[in-house]
Amino acid sequence: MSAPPRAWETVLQSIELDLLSGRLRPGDRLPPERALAVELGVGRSSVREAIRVLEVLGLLRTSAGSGPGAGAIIVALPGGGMSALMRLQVAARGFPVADVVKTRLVLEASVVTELAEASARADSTMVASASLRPNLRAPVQLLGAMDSPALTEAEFLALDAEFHLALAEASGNQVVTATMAGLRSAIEGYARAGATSLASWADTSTRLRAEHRAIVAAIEAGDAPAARSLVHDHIAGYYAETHQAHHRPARTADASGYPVAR
Amino acid sequence: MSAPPRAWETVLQSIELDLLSGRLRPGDRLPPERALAVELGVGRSSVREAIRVLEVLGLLRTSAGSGPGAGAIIVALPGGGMSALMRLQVAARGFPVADVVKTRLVLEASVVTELAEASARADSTMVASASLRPNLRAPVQLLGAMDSPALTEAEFLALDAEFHLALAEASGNQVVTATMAGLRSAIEGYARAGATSLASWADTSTRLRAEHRAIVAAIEAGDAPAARSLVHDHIAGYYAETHQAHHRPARTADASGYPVAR
DNA sequence: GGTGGGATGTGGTCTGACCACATGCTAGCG
DNA sequence: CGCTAGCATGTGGTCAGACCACATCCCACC
Repeated sequence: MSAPPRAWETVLQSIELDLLSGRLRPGDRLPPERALAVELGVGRSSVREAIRVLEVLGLLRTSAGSGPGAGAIIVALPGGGMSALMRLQVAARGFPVADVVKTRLVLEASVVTELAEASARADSTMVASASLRPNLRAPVQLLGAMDSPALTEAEFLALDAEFHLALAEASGNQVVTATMAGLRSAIEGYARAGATSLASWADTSTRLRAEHRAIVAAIEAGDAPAARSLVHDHIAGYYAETHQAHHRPARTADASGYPVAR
Repeated sequence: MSAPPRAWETVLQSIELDLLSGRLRPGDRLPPERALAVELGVGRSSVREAIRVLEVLGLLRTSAGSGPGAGAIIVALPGGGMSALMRLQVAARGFPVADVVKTRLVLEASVVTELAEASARADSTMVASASLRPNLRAPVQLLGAMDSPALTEAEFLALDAEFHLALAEASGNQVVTATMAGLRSAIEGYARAGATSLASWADTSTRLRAEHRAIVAAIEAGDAPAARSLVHDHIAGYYAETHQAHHRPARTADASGYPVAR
Protein backbone atom coordinates (compact mmCIF):
# COMPACT_ATOMS: atom_id res chain seq x y z
CA MET A 1 0.00 0.00 0.00
CA SER A 2 1.97 2.98 1.20
CA ALA A 3 5.70 3.23 0.58
CA PRO A 4 7.70 0.77 2.64
CA PRO A 5 9.77 2.67 5.19
CA ARG A 6 13.40 2.96 4.32
CA ALA A 7 15.83 1.40 6.73
CA TRP A 8 17.12 4.66 8.14
CA GLU A 9 13.55 5.78 8.77
CA THR A 10 13.00 2.74 10.93
CA VAL A 11 16.00 3.75 12.98
CA LEU A 12 14.82 7.34 13.28
CA GLN A 13 11.38 6.25 14.35
CA SER A 14 12.74 3.81 16.88
CA ILE A 15 14.83 6.53 18.48
CA GLU A 16 11.91 8.94 18.42
CA LEU A 17 9.73 6.42 20.21
CA ASP A 18 12.41 5.92 22.83
CA LEU A 19 12.46 9.68 23.34
CA LEU A 20 8.70 9.93 23.64
CA SER A 21 8.46 7.05 26.05
CA GLY A 22 11.21 8.45 28.20
CA ARG A 23 13.55 5.52 27.63
CA LEU A 24 15.97 8.09 26.25
CA ARG A 25 16.44 11.45 27.92
CA PRO A 26 18.86 14.33 27.47
CA GLY A 27 22.24 13.27 28.76
CA ASP A 28 21.72 9.63 27.91
CA ARG A 29 23.94 7.79 25.51
CA LEU A 30 22.64 5.96 22.47
CA PRO A 31 23.67 2.34 22.07
CA PRO A 32 26.73 1.89 19.83
CA GLU A 33 25.98 2.02 16.13
CA ARG A 34 26.89 -1.60 15.64
CA ALA A 35 24.60 -2.71 18.44
CA LEU A 36 21.70 -0.63 17.13
CA ALA A 37 22.22 -2.09 13.70
CA VAL A 38 21.86 -5.70 14.78
CA GLU A 39 19.06 -4.84 17.21
CA LEU A 40 16.98 -3.22 14.49
CA GLY A 41 18.02 -5.63 11.80
CA VAL A 42 19.54 -3.00 9.52
CA GLY A 43 23.00 -2.23 8.28
CA ARG A 44 25.31 0.05 10.17
CA SER A 45 25.27 2.64 7.40
CA SER A 46 21.52 3.03 7.79
CA VAL A 47 21.95 3.61 11.50
CA ARG A 48 24.59 6.19 10.68
CA GLU A 49 22.30 8.07 8.32
CA ALA A 50 19.64 8.35 11.01
CA ILE A 51 22.18 9.47 13.58
CA ARG A 52 23.56 12.05 11.19
CA VAL A 53 20.08 13.51 10.76
CA LEU A 54 19.56 13.69 14.51
CA GLU A 55 22.92 15.34 14.91
CA VAL A 56 22.17 18.07 12.40
CA LEU A 57 18.77 18.60 13.98
CA GLY A 58 20.52 19.33 17.26
CA LEU A 59 19.15 16.25 19.00
CA LEU A 60 22.46 14.65 19.78
CA ARG A 61 26.20 15.08 19.68
CA THR A 62 28.66 12.40 18.66
CA SER A 63 32.28 11.90 19.58
CA ALA A 64 34.66 9.05 19.08
CA GLY A 65 36.68 7.35 21.72
CA SER A 66 35.72 5.24 24.67
CA GLY A 67 34.20 5.61 28.10
CA PRO A 68 31.53 8.06 29.23
CA GLY A 69 31.37 11.17 27.10
CA ALA A 70 32.05 9.22 23.97
CA GLY A 71 29.41 7.96 21.60
CA ALA A 72 26.14 9.61 20.62
CA ILE A 73 24.65 11.63 23.47
CA ILE A 74 21.21 13.22 23.54
CA VAL A 75 21.53 16.97 23.93
CA ALA A 76 18.34 18.56 22.49
CA LEU A 77 19.85 21.91 21.54
CA PRO A 78 17.51 23.21 18.86
CA GLY A 79 19.52 26.27 17.90
CA GLY A 80 21.98 24.56 15.62
CA GLY A 81 19.44 22.55 13.73
CA MET A 82 17.06 25.43 13.25
CA SER A 83 19.94 27.55 12.09
CA ALA A 84 21.05 25.03 9.49
CA LEU A 85 17.51 24.62 8.26
CA MET A 86 16.86 28.33 7.85
CA ARG A 87 20.24 28.97 6.29
CA LEU A 88 19.82 26.27 3.69
CA GLN A 89 16.23 27.19 2.92
CA VAL A 90 17.21 30.77 2.32
CA ALA A 91 20.10 29.57 0.17
CA ALA A 92 17.70 27.46 -1.89
CA ARG A 93 15.30 30.37 -2.36
CA GLY A 94 12.74 28.66 -0.14
CA PHE A 95 12.47 31.65 2.18
CA PRO A 96 12.16 35.15 0.74
CA VAL A 97 14.14 37.73 2.69
CA ALA A 98 11.03 39.86 3.11
CA ASP A 99 9.34 37.03 4.99
CA VAL A 100 12.37 36.62 7.21
CA VAL A 101 12.17 40.28 8.13
CA LYS A 102 8.42 40.16 8.78
CA THR A 103 8.86 37.17 11.03
CA ARG A 104 11.63 38.94 12.89
CA LEU A 105 9.34 41.87 13.47
CA VAL A 106 6.64 39.69 14.94
CA LEU A 107 8.90 37.61 17.15
CA GLU A 108 11.07 40.41 18.42
CA ALA A 109 8.12 42.63 19.18
CA SER A 110 6.75 39.82 21.30
CA VAL A 111 10.10 39.26 22.97
CA VAL A 112 10.57 42.84 24.11
CA THR A 113 6.94 43.06 25.16
CA GLU A 114 7.38 40.11 27.44
CA LEU A 115 10.65 41.41 28.79
CA ALA A 116 9.21 44.83 29.50
CA GLU A 117 6.16 43.34 31.20
CA ALA A 118 8.38 41.14 33.31
CA SER A 119 10.36 44.21 34.31
CA ALA A 120 7.18 46.03 35.24
CA ARG A 121 6.05 43.07 37.33
CA ALA A 122 9.39 43.00 39.10
CA ASP A 123 9.10 46.69 39.93
CA SER A 124 5.69 46.30 41.47
CA THR A 125 6.78 43.39 43.60
CA MET A 126 8.40 44.00 46.95
CA VAL A 127 10.43 40.88 47.50
CA ALA A 128 12.80 39.00 45.29
CA SER A 129 12.49 41.55 42.54
CA ALA A 130 16.00 40.71 41.46
CA SER A 131 15.05 37.17 40.56
CA LEU A 132 11.88 38.18 38.74
CA ARG A 133 13.58 40.85 36.71
CA PRO A 134 14.72 39.52 33.35
CA ASN A 135 18.43 39.02 33.06
CA LEU A 136 19.71 41.50 30.52
CA ARG A 137 23.38 41.08 31.30
CA ALA A 138 24.25 39.37 28.02
CA PRO A 139 22.54 41.88 25.72
CA VAL A 140 23.89 44.83 27.68
CA GLN A 141 27.37 43.44 27.46
CA LEU A 142 27.01 43.15 23.70
CA LEU A 143 25.92 46.77 23.64
CA GLY A 144 29.27 47.65 25.12
CA ALA A 145 31.14 45.50 22.64
CA MET A 146 29.41 47.29 19.79
CA ASP A 147 30.76 50.62 20.96
CA SER A 148 34.27 49.77 19.89
CA PRO A 149 35.20 52.05 16.99
CA ALA A 150 37.60 49.45 15.57
CA LEU A 151 34.79 47.19 14.39
CA THR A 152 34.30 46.45 10.73
CA GLU A 153 30.80 46.45 9.31
CA ALA A 154 30.65 42.68 9.33
CA GLU A 155 31.83 42.45 12.92
CA PHE A 156 29.34 45.07 14.05
CA LEU A 157 26.47 43.34 12.31
CA ALA A 158 27.45 40.00 13.81
CA LEU A 159 27.32 41.54 17.27
CA ASP A 160 24.05 43.18 16.32
CA ALA A 161 22.47 39.85 15.41
CA GLU A 162 23.85 38.38 18.59
CA PHE A 163 22.31 41.19 20.60
CA HIS A 164 18.88 40.45 19.21
CA LEU A 165 19.35 36.77 19.87
CA ALA A 166 20.41 37.49 23.43
CA LEU A 167 17.17 39.40 23.98
CA ALA A 168 15.22 36.38 22.77
CA GLU A 169 17.18 34.17 25.13
CA ALA A 170 16.46 36.48 28.01
CA SER A 171 12.75 36.16 27.34
CA GLY A 172 13.05 32.48 28.15
CA ASN A 173 10.90 31.14 25.33
CA GLN A 174 12.92 28.32 23.84
CA VAL A 175 10.91 27.98 20.66
CA VAL A 176 11.28 31.67 19.88
CA THR A 177 14.95 31.58 20.81
CA ALA A 178 15.59 28.65 18.50
CA THR A 179 13.70 30.30 15.66
CA MET A 180 15.64 33.52 16.13
CA ALA A 181 18.85 31.52 16.19
CA GLY A 182 17.79 30.03 12.88
CA LEU A 183 16.93 33.39 11.44
CA ARG A 184 20.21 34.82 12.67
CA SER A 185 22.45 33.85 9.81
CA ALA A 186 19.82 34.88 7.30
CA ILE A 187 19.56 38.21 9.10
CA GLU A 188 23.30 38.72 9.10
CA GLY A 189 23.29 37.89 5.43
CA TYR A 190 20.79 40.49 4.35
CA ALA A 191 22.16 43.05 6.77
CA ARG A 192 25.65 42.72 5.31
CA ALA A 193 24.40 42.71 1.74
CA GLY A 194 22.39 45.85 2.39
CA ALA A 195 25.12 47.71 4.23
CA THR A 196 26.98 48.37 1.00
CA SER A 197 24.16 50.57 -0.24
CA LEU A 198 24.21 52.88 2.77
CA ALA A 199 25.18 56.50 2.37
CA SER A 200 27.28 56.59 5.51
CA TRP A 201 28.06 53.55 7.58
CA ALA A 202 29.31 55.72 10.43
CA ASP A 203 26.01 57.55 10.68
CA THR A 204 23.95 54.39 10.44
CA SER A 205 25.94 52.47 13.00
CA THR A 206 25.71 55.37 15.41
CA ARG A 207 21.96 55.40 14.95
CA LEU A 208 21.73 51.63 15.43
CA ARG A 209 23.70 51.88 18.67
CA ALA A 210 21.36 54.53 19.99
CA GLU A 211 18.31 52.52 19.01
CA HIS A 212 19.62 49.47 20.81
CA ARG A 213 20.13 51.47 23.98
CA ALA A 214 16.65 52.93 23.72
CA ILE A 215 15.16 49.48 23.42
CA VAL A 216 16.97 48.22 26.50
CA ALA A 217 15.97 51.37 28.40
CA ALA A 218 12.31 50.85 27.52
CA ILE A 219 12.48 47.25 28.67
CA GLU A 220 14.07 48.19 31.97
CA ALA A 221 11.51 50.91 32.46
CA GLY A 222 8.79 48.32 31.98
CA ASP A 223 7.31 50.31 29.10
CA ALA A 224 6.08 47.55 26.80
CA PRO A 225 4.39 49.66 24.12
CA ALA A 226 7.46 51.83 23.75
CA ALA A 227 9.79 48.82 23.55
CA ARG A 228 7.52 47.28 20.96
CA SER A 229 7.44 50.32 18.74
CA LEU A 230 11.15 50.99 19.13
CA VAL A 231 12.13 47.51 18.10
CA HIS A 232 9.72 47.61 15.17
CA ASP A 233 11.15 50.86 13.87
CA HIS A 234 14.68 49.63 14.47
CA ILE A 235 14.27 46.54 12.32
CA ALA A 236 11.92 47.93 9.70
CA GLY A 237 13.96 51.11 9.42
CA TYR A 238 17.20 49.38 8.60
CA TYR A 239 15.50 47.03 6.18
CA ALA A 240 13.73 49.84 4.36
CA GLU A 241 16.94 51.82 4.21
CA THR A 242 18.89 49.00 2.63
CA HIS A 243 16.33 47.13 0.55
CA GLN A 244 14.07 49.85 -0.75
CA ALA A 245 14.28 49.63 -4.53
CA HIS A 246 16.41 46.71 -5.59
CA HIS A 247 14.45 43.52 -5.16
CA ARG A 248 17.17 41.54 -6.99
CA PRO A 249 15.33 40.23 -10.09
CA ALA A 250 17.77 37.37 -10.84
CA ARG A 251 15.15 34.96 -12.03
CA THR A 252 16.49 32.91 -14.93
CA ALA A 253 18.44 33.44 -18.09
CA ASP A 254 15.67 35.75 -19.24
CA ALA A 255 16.54 38.53 -16.86
CA SER A 256 17.22 41.00 -19.59
CA GLY A 257 14.44 43.26 -18.41
CA TYR A 258 12.94 43.40 -21.87
CA PRO A 259 9.35 42.36 -22.28
CA VAL A 260 9.17 38.92 -23.80
CA ALA A 261 8.08 38.92 -27.45
CA ARG A 262 5.40 36.24 -27.65
CA MET B 1 43.52 24.20 15.43
CA SER B 2 39.81 23.78 14.85
CA ALA B 3 38.30 20.38 14.25
CA PRO B 4 38.93 19.02 10.78
CA PRO B 5 35.65 18.92 8.87
CA ARG B 6 34.14 15.50 8.60
CA ALA B 7 33.70 14.14 5.11
CA TRP B 8 29.93 14.51 5.01
CA GLU B 9 30.29 18.14 6.12
CA THR B 10 32.42 18.87 3.09
CA VAL B 11 29.68 17.48 0.92
CA LEU B 12 27.01 19.52 2.68
CA GLN B 13 29.05 22.67 2.36
CA SER B 14 29.76 22.05 -1.29
CA ILE B 15 26.07 21.69 -2.04
CA GLU B 16 25.25 24.76 0.02
CA LEU B 17 27.77 26.80 -1.93
CA ASP B 18 26.24 25.61 -5.18
CA LEU B 19 22.86 26.72 -3.91
CA LEU B 20 24.13 30.13 -2.86
CA SER B 21 25.94 30.72 -6.11
CA GLY B 22 22.90 29.70 -8.12
CA ARG B 23 24.59 26.71 -9.72
CA LEU B 24 21.81 24.68 -8.14
CA ARG B 25 18.23 25.90 -8.11
CA PRO B 26 14.90 24.36 -7.19
CA GLY B 27 13.99 21.78 -9.80
CA ASP B 28 17.58 20.92 -10.60
CA ARG B 29 18.95 17.45 -10.15
CA LEU B 30 22.00 16.71 -8.04
CA PRO B 31 24.78 14.71 -9.71
CA PRO B 32 24.57 10.98 -8.98
CA GLU B 33 25.93 9.96 -5.60
CA ARG B 34 28.79 8.03 -7.13
CA ALA B 35 29.84 10.99 -9.26
CA LEU B 36 29.69 13.40 -6.33
CA ALA B 37 31.79 11.01 -4.31
CA VAL B 38 34.68 10.92 -6.75
CA GLU B 39 34.36 14.63 -7.51
CA LEU B 40 34.70 15.58 -3.85
CA GLY B 41 37.16 12.85 -3.05
CA VAL B 42 35.01 11.16 -0.40
CA GLY B 43 33.28 7.84 -0.12
CA ARG B 44 29.79 7.31 -1.33
CA SER B 45 28.49 6.73 2.19
CA SER B 46 29.60 10.20 3.19
CA VAL B 47 27.75 11.67 0.23
CA ARG B 48 24.71 9.71 1.28
CA GLU B 49 24.83 11.06 4.82
CA ALA B 50 24.85 14.62 3.54
CA ILE B 51 22.01 13.92 1.12
CA ARG B 52 19.99 12.31 3.87
CA VAL B 53 20.34 15.44 5.96
CA LEU B 54 19.24 17.65 3.10
CA GLU B 55 16.29 15.39 2.47
CA VAL B 56 15.07 15.56 6.05
CA LEU B 57 15.55 19.31 6.03
CA GLY B 58 13.16 19.52 3.10
CA LEU B 59 15.82 20.71 0.66
CA LEU B 60 15.54 17.84 -1.76
CA ARG B 61 13.64 14.71 -2.64
CA THR B 62 15.19 11.47 -3.77
CA SER B 63 13.81 8.68 -5.88
CA ALA B 64 15.38 5.70 -7.52
CA GLY B 65 15.13 4.75 -11.12
CA SER B 66 16.39 6.34 -14.26
CA GLY B 67 15.66 9.29 -16.50
CA PRO B 68 14.34 12.72 -15.50
CA GLY B 69 12.46 12.72 -12.24
CA ALA B 70 14.79 10.20 -10.72
CA GLY B 71 17.72 11.05 -8.51
CA ALA B 72 18.01 13.80 -5.93
CA ILE B 73 16.04 16.89 -6.89
CA ILE B 74 16.11 20.27 -5.17
CA VAL B 75 12.67 21.13 -3.86
CA ALA B 76 13.09 23.60 -0.95
CA LEU B 77 9.90 22.73 0.89
CA PRO B 78 10.61 23.86 4.44
CA GLY B 79 7.49 22.42 6.03
CA GLY B 80 8.63 18.87 6.34
CA GLY B 81 12.01 19.68 7.80
CA MET B 82 10.66 22.16 10.27
CA SER B 83 8.04 19.69 11.28
CA ALA B 84 10.55 16.93 11.94
CA LEU B 85 12.75 19.29 13.91
CA MET B 86 9.97 20.57 16.15
CA ARG B 87 8.50 17.13 16.67
CA LEU B 88 11.81 15.63 17.72
CA GLN B 89 12.76 18.55 19.91
CA VAL B 90 9.48 18.33 21.75
CA ALA B 91 9.97 14.58 22.07
CA ALA B 92 13.42 15.15 23.56
CA ARG B 93 12.10 17.73 26.04
CA GLY B 94 13.99 20.48 24.20
CA PHE B 95 10.80 22.49 23.70
CA PRO B 96 8.41 22.91 26.62
CA VAL B 97 4.78 22.75 25.54
CA ALA B 98 4.10 26.09 27.19
CA ASP B 99 6.63 27.73 24.87
CA VAL B 100 5.01 26.09 21.87
CA VAL B 101 1.68 27.56 22.88
CA LYS B 102 3.14 31.01 23.49
CA THR B 103 4.80 30.98 20.10
CA ARG B 104 1.54 29.91 18.50
CA LEU B 105 -0.20 32.85 20.12
CA VAL B 106 2.32 35.29 18.76
CA LEU B 107 2.47 33.90 15.25
CA GLU B 108 -1.24 33.33 14.80
CA ALA B 109 -2.14 36.73 16.16
CA SER B 110 0.14 38.20 13.54
CA VAL B 111 -1.31 35.99 10.82
CA VAL B 112 -4.91 36.99 11.39
CA THR B 113 -3.94 40.62 11.81
CA GLU B 114 -2.33 40.61 8.41
CA LEU B 115 -5.22 38.77 6.84
CA ALA B 116 -7.76 41.16 8.31
CA GLU B 117 -5.78 44.18 7.20
CA ALA B 118 -5.50 42.75 3.73
CA SER B 119 -9.25 42.28 3.69
CA ALA B 120 -9.77 45.85 4.79
CA ARG B 121 -7.46 47.07 2.05
CA ALA B 122 -9.34 45.05 -0.51
CA ASP B 123 -12.62 46.59 0.62
CA SER B 124 -11.37 50.11 0.25
CA THR B 125 -10.02 49.50 -3.22
CA MET B 126 -12.28 49.82 -6.22
CA VAL B 127 -10.66 47.59 -8.76
CA ALA B 128 -9.32 44.09 -8.57
CA SER B 129 -10.48 43.69 -5.02
CA ALA B 130 -10.87 40.00 -5.65
CA SER B 131 -7.19 39.53 -6.26
CA LEU B 132 -6.14 41.61 -3.28
CA ARG B 133 -8.49 39.86 -0.90
CA PRO B 134 -6.76 37.00 0.89
CA ASN B 135 -7.77 33.59 -0.31
CA LEU B 136 -9.61 31.91 2.54
CA ARG B 137 -11.02 29.06 0.51
CA ALA B 138 -8.90 26.38 2.13
CA PRO B 139 -9.58 27.35 5.76
CA VAL B 140 -13.28 27.82 5.08
CA GLN B 141 -13.48 24.42 3.49
CA LEU B 142 -11.89 22.91 6.59
CA LEU B 143 -14.51 24.68 8.66
CA GLY B 144 -17.11 22.73 6.75
CA ALA B 145 -15.26 19.47 7.19
CA MET B 146 -15.15 20.02 10.95
CA ASP B 147 -18.94 20.23 11.09
CA SER B 148 -19.32 16.54 10.44
CA PRO B 149 -20.74 14.93 13.59
CA ALA B 150 -19.07 11.60 12.78
CA LEU B 151 -15.60 12.88 13.61
CA THR B 152 -13.60 11.41 16.44
CA GLU B 153 -11.69 13.73 18.74
CA ALA B 154 -8.43 12.95 17.02
CA GLU B 155 -9.87 13.59 13.58
CA PHE B 156 -11.43 16.85 14.67
CA LEU B 157 -8.21 18.07 16.23
CA ALA B 158 -6.24 17.13 13.14
CA LEU B 159 -8.60 19.24 11.03
CA ASP B 160 -8.34 21.97 13.63
CA ALA B 161 -4.56 22.06 13.35
CA GLU B 162 -4.87 22.04 9.59
CA PHE B 163 -7.27 24.97 9.74
CA HIS B 164 -4.78 27.06 11.65
CA LEU B 165 -2.04 26.07 9.26
CA ALA B 166 -4.24 27.02 6.31
CA LEU B 167 -4.69 30.49 7.79
CA ALA B 168 -0.93 30.86 8.00
CA GLU B 169 -0.58 29.76 4.40
CA ALA B 170 -3.19 32.28 3.33
CA SER B 171 -1.15 35.04 4.93
CA GLY B 172 1.60 34.27 2.43
CA ASN B 173 4.53 34.45 4.83
CA GLN B 174 6.56 31.35 4.11
CA VAL B 175 8.70 31.50 7.21
CA VAL B 176 5.65 31.71 9.45
CA THR B 177 3.90 29.00 7.47
CA ALA B 178 6.86 26.68 7.82
CA THR B 179 7.14 27.37 11.53
CA MET B 180 3.45 26.71 12.01
CA ALA B 181 3.79 23.52 10.02
CA GLY B 182 6.56 22.53 12.38
CA LEU B 183 4.52 23.40 15.42
CA ARG B 184 1.54 21.53 14.01
CA SER B 185 2.34 18.05 15.19
CA ALA B 186 3.37 19.36 18.59
CA ILE B 187 0.06 21.21 18.74
CA GLU B 188 -1.93 18.16 17.78
CA GLY B 189 -0.05 16.24 20.41
CA TYR B 190 -0.88 18.49 23.31
CA ALA B 191 -4.40 19.07 22.06
CA ARG B 192 -5.11 15.35 21.99
CA ALA B 193 -3.46 14.74 25.33
CA GLY B 194 -5.50 17.50 26.89
CA ALA B 195 -8.81 16.48 25.35
CA THR B 196 -9.12 13.55 27.71
CA SER B 197 -9.45 15.88 30.67
CA LEU B 198 -12.38 17.82 29.24
CA ALA B 199 -15.73 17.69 30.94
CA SER B 200 -17.68 17.39 27.71
CA TRP B 201 -16.07 16.95 24.36
CA ALA B 202 -19.34 17.75 22.60
CA ASP B 203 -19.59 21.13 24.30
CA THR B 204 -15.97 22.00 23.73
CA SER B 205 -15.97 21.04 20.07
CA THR B 206 -19.13 23.07 19.50
CA ARG B 207 -17.44 26.05 21.10
CA LEU B 208 -14.29 25.56 19.04
CA ARG B 209 -16.35 25.46 15.84
CA ALA B 210 -18.07 28.70 16.75
CA GLU B 211 -14.77 30.36 17.60
CA HIS B 212 -13.28 29.35 14.28
CA ARG B 213 -16.21 30.88 12.43
CA ALA B 214 -15.94 34.07 14.46
CA ILE B 215 -12.26 34.37 13.58
CA VAL B 216 -12.93 33.97 9.88
CA ALA B 217 -15.79 36.46 10.08
CA ALA B 218 -13.56 39.04 11.76
CA ILE B 219 -10.93 38.56 9.08
CA GLU B 220 -13.43 38.98 6.28
CA ALA B 221 -14.85 42.05 7.95
CA GLY B 222 -11.37 43.52 8.05
CA ASP B 223 -11.51 43.89 11.81
CA ALA B 224 -7.92 43.21 12.81
CA PRO B 225 -8.17 43.90 16.55
CA ALA B 226 -11.17 41.62 16.88
CA ALA B 227 -9.53 38.85 14.89
CA ARG B 228 -6.45 39.17 17.04
CA SER B 229 -8.27 38.94 20.31
CA LEU B 230 -10.52 36.12 19.10
CA VAL B 231 -7.62 33.98 18.02
CA HIS B 232 -5.79 34.69 21.25
CA ASP B 233 -8.73 33.64 23.37
CA HIS B 234 -9.35 30.63 21.19
CA ILE B 235 -5.87 29.23 21.65
CA ALA B 236 -5.24 30.33 25.22
CA GLY B 237 -8.71 29.22 26.25
CA TYR B 238 -8.33 25.66 25.08
CA TYR B 239 -4.85 25.41 26.54
CA ALA B 240 -5.95 26.74 29.90
CA GLU B 241 -8.93 24.41 29.91
CA THR B 242 -6.85 21.34 29.26
CA HIS B 243 -3.55 22.11 30.96
CA GLN B 244 -4.54 24.06 34.02
CA ALA B 245 -3.43 21.99 36.97
CA HIS B 246 -1.69 18.90 35.77
CA HIS B 247 1.68 19.82 34.37
CA ARG B 248 2.29 16.13 33.78
CA PRO B 249 4.86 15.41 36.50
CA ALA B 250 6.25 12.29 34.83
CA ARG B 251 9.73 13.31 35.75
CA THR B 252 11.40 10.21 37.06
CA ALA B 253 10.56 7.30 39.31
CA ASP B 254 9.42 9.76 41.97
CA ALA B 255 6.10 10.60 40.36
CA SER B 256 4.05 9.32 43.24
CA GLY B 257 2.42 12.68 43.78
CA TYR B 258 3.22 12.58 47.45
CA PRO B 259 5.23 15.42 48.89
CA VAL B 260 8.80 14.35 49.37
CA ALA B 261 9.73 13.78 52.99
CA ARG B 262 12.92 15.72 53.59
C1' DG C 1 52.70 2.87 44.76
C1' DG C 2 53.25 5.11 40.42
C1' DT C 3 53.51 5.03 35.48
C1' DG C 4 53.70 3.80 30.73
C1' DG C 5 51.93 1.18 27.08
C1' DG C 6 48.86 -2.03 25.16
C1' DA C 7 43.85 -3.70 25.01
C1' DT C 8 39.36 -2.23 24.13
C1' DG C 9 35.45 0.14 22.44
C1' DT C 10 33.74 3.80 19.94
C1' DG C 11 32.67 6.83 15.81
C1' DG C 12 34.47 8.04 10.87
C1' DT C 13 35.37 6.52 6.44
C1' DC C 14 36.04 3.84 2.38
C1' DT C 15 35.27 -0.06 -0.84
C1' DG C 16 32.72 -3.26 -3.16
C1' DA C 17 28.84 -5.71 -3.84
C1' DC C 18 23.97 -6.61 -4.55
C1' DC C 19 19.04 -5.28 -4.95
C1' DA C 20 14.81 -2.63 -6.56
C1' DC C 21 13.07 0.37 -9.52
C1' DA C 22 12.14 3.55 -13.54
C1' DT C 23 13.41 4.50 -17.98
C1' DG C 24 14.68 3.86 -22.69
C1' DC C 25 16.07 1.15 -26.40
C1' DT C 26 15.78 -2.65 -29.39
C1' DA C 27 14.75 -6.90 -31.34
C1' DG C 28 11.13 -9.53 -32.65
C1' DC C 29 6.44 -10.29 -33.91
C1' DG C 30 2.08 -9.26 -36.16
C1' DC D 1 5.57 -0.61 -41.06
C1' DG D 2 4.03 -0.29 -36.29
C1' DC D 3 3.58 -2.07 -31.86
C1' DT D 4 5.07 -4.57 -27.86
C1' DA D 5 7.71 -7.47 -24.78
C1' DG D 6 11.79 -7.77 -22.66
C1' DC D 7 16.51 -6.62 -21.85
C1' DA D 8 20.25 -2.89 -20.97
C1' DT D 9 21.28 0.97 -18.27
C1' DG D 10 21.48 4.24 -14.63
C1' DT D 11 19.98 5.52 -10.35
C1' DG D 12 19.16 5.35 -5.18
C1' DG D 13 18.88 1.86 -1.04
C1' DT D 14 21.19 -1.30 1.63
C1' DC D 15 24.48 -4.30 3.56
C1' DA D 16 29.00 -6.41 4.93
C1' DG D 17 33.57 -5.95 5.96
C1' DA D 18 37.64 -3.63 6.64
C1' DC D 19 40.66 -0.08 8.36
C1' DC D 20 41.75 4.25 10.89
C1' DA D 21 41.83 7.76 14.78
C1' DC D 22 40.87 8.60 19.14
C1' DA D 23 39.69 8.35 24.19
C1' DT D 24 39.64 5.52 27.97
C1' DC D 25 40.81 1.78 30.98
C1' DC D 26 43.56 -1.62 32.91
C1' DC D 27 47.48 -4.14 34.05
C1' DA D 28 52.16 -5.39 34.09
C1' DC D 29 56.33 -3.56 35.07
C1' DC D 30 59.48 -0.57 37.43
